[in-house]
Amino acid sequence: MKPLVITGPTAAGKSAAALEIAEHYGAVIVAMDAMTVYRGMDIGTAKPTPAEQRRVPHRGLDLRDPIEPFAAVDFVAVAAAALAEGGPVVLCGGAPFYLRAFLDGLVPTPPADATLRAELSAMQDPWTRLQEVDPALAARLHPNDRMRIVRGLEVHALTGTPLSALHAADQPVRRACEVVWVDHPALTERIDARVLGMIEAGYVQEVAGLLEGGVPRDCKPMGSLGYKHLAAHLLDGVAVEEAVRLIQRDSRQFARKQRTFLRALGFEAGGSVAEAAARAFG
RNA sequence: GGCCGGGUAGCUCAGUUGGUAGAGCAGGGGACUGAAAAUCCCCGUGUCGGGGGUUCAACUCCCUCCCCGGCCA
Repeated sequence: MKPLVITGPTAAGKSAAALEIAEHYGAVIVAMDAMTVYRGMDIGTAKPTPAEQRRVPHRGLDLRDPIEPFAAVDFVAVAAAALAEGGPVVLCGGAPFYLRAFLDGLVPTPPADATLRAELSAMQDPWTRLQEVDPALAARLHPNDRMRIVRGLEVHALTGTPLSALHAADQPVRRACEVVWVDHPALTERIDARVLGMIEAGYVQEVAGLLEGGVPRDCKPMGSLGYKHLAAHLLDGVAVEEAVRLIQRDSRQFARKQRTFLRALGFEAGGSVAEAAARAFG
């Protein structure tokens, strides 16, 4: 028995497919998503509803408060724990980076060090510094890609070894599993409609509640697509219509990036979820 | 009907003292090894409203027609 992965761009219909197949096989669904792990962020993350969670047991939901860190490794751990339960597992979500981490593993490196990061991020030209400590990594990173540059610097500072050397020593073996890329020809329309549906369902109120409850505007999930636009509406006077327009636009761009990443991982859209499930669960 | 503005990339517009055009946004492609709904890179040929004219050369000047605004009748 192999895990079944249902992935694809946002709003393609992954969750519905996962629910149906998981129910049929008595499987557990692991949310392969960077945002549904946050408590209180339900509508905007299209988190499975309580009713859906009653239908099929889920893993990886509501694990953190918005200010707490959660990274790809943590997702891999959640997935591993679900697999260890022994039953059929469906990984469902549109986070290709998480999928890659699950499939190929991550090179063991020290976790993020907030203080160090803040320090490194403040440098005027971190790329030049990276050239000194890890020229190989600097060579493949654009000088403007500060996040990765800072990560490289951080790993070097913490371990004394260049990140690129750790990567070079890594020989990933892809984990055996069935992957289905669910997509939809009219994705744009689906995205637009879904955003409108979220607004009707109380998206604005959800964000207002989080903000009033003390969730800082600059924490990671609050800076994500949708939440940041609604925060701008609530706090900066941006019109709702404009915020909605931006959420729809950014969702389209996000979907495009998801597809690009999935392609880079070697997958292609299409394929039958039912057949993949049959292969995975025998 | 008259006068004044406009009609240039999917959208908003810039522009060439005449040498066949370029920005933003949208859109597309790519990268991605503990922030990933994040971060970063790359991609702009279009009857310059139609038709005439002047010119070696017109998107640019002239005439005319059409369309969209505004003002006046």
